[in-house]
Amino acid sequence: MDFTDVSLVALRVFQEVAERGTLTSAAASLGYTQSAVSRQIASLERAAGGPLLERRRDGVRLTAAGHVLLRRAAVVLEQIDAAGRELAGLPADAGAVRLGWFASAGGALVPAAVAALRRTHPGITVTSREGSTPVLVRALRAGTLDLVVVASAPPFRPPDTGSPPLELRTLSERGLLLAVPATHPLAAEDSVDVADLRGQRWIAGHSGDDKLMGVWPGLDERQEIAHTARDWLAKLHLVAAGCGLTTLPPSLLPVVPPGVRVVTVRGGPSEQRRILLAWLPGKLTKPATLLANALSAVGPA
Amino acid sequence: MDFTDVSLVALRVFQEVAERGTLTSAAASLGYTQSAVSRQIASLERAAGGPLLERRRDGVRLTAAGHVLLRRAAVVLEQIDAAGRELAGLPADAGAVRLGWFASAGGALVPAAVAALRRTHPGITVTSREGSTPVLVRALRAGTLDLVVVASAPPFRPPDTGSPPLELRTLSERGLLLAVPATHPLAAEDSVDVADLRGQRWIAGHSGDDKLMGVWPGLDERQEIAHTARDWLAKLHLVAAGCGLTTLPPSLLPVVPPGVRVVTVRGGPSEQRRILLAWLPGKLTKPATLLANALSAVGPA
DNA sequence: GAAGTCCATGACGTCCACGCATACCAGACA
DNA sequence: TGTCTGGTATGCGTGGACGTCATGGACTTC
Repeated sequence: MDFTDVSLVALRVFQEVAERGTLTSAAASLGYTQSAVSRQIASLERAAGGPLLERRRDGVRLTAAGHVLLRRAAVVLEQIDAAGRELAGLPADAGAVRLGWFASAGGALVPAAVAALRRTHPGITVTSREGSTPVLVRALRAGTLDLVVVASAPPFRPPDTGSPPLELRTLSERGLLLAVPATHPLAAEDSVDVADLRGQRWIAGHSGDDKLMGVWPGLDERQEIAHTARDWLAKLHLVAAGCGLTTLPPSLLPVVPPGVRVVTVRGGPSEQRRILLAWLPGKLTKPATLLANALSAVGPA
Repeated sequence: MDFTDVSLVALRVFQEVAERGTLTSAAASLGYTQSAVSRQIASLERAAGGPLLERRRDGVRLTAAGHVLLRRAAVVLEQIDAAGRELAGLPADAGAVRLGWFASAGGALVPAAVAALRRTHPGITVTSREGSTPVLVRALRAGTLDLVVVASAPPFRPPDTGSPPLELRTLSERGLLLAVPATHPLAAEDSVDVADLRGQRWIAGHSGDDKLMGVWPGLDERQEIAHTARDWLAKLHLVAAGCGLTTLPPSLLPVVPPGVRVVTVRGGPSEQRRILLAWLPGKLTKPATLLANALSAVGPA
């Protein structure tokens, strides 16, 4: 089979696989069987004349050829969707941005920026989804998102090593904070010493690999994790209820509920956190630029 | 069926139909049955939610929706082809131009320009085909050609009324000429009077509608057509053999064979002929620009 | 009116892509 | 070492999509 008549569903499947990282989850997300996805990819690879995915233990990764195809496929599918909208009579929707953000940006940064943008440019419609950095970056490369907000910790490596390299803009860089119950002894001062953190009870997240997310970094491994919660609202109210401590990205400062005291930690290595804006070079539409500026404006606040 | 999973072959069929102007000839060109093409289009129209083609006596014409789709489809198919080349290891071929030209530009103008371009920019590969103005213009709009050379006669209407309007550049504007056998009485002078052309024997072309192509325009209908020939080489040698007269576009002056004398005609309405370069706005690649300049350089010669 | 153009459509056959079930492979863990 | 749990690949049967063939309808041309 020639490459000239691959099926569009195959391309869409491929895009989803590239974004998800496994055939199985792509299948689930598309409402297909894993077997169907496997076959689609196989047929695509036959058409392409070589492997597009590198099979690994925990899923798949794109080969060089895969990256090549993904870039083209994103354009193709975008054109098809645009054609569909246009033919349906909708006005080509040139004023849409698709934003991705990591969890703690959803508390204040993203809502504030979107609200500000709606005030200054009511014509722009922003859609967004939450996700982890790798998920968001893959979505960016797959052409499913236009702009993402991700976090970065020392040593501040770029969010991926793909090609072409992502365009980055630092929204803010501030020190990591500590959330303690207002009733806790450590809440007495504006600042606590890192030595005082040993032996505390912690509220951790469990977002993927980083099992110690929420525990102050650099402490030894034997910390007591009293609770785990993915949701910031839950975590903060667990803190307020005196159930333990947790780390707090500065971006959530404006939305800390009563009963929680936020302090800085002195001593120990630098625990700066950057919030980065990332996008694909050359793919920044006008609405996306405006949204990026709105995010920059509220970022340092 | 949703529009999101139309088949690429359907798009390719649609593109070919748009370019050919009839389902039947598109089918022939693609190696399909006319019925298959008819079904493909029907299914595309079902997916699009409305007619894409306006059925007329002599074929089909694009509706507004059809134009919308054609523009998108051209991008899609180009991306797919580019992906195919890239995956096959070919170097993305950024240095290619596809040129279209009307018959009499093939005698000297196109060969000279292509040769000049090859001298100055050996990296650019030009491919080209000959065709009538409507064929070339449709191919331009279908995304099959990047640049076309067409002729235009008074009152110099644009080559089509489509949207967006084509970008045009006039390569040259000169008066129509008359080719006469060197042995003919009219060959005595550099210039003959239009009144002397009555009652001559003519060598006409039969390219499509214009049955009188080759006969000096404005004469009454009752001219004797001694021979018809599509090919310029044949026409010119028929003239050299004394078989009759024919009109000659100035662009062929450099390649007139011995035995043929070229003269101007005085009296009668203006018979200027323009040679135009046309392309789709925004679609002029760098190699295409260079070819356009090369054509401009030899155009007035 | 006969012949030619065009496009549409009913009746079929073939093939492809799906789901299901299963096989396979590697790591985690008791 | 066996078993469980992620992953991906594949044999098999079925339904639908997409071809061809043949025919029909609308219209122009001779």
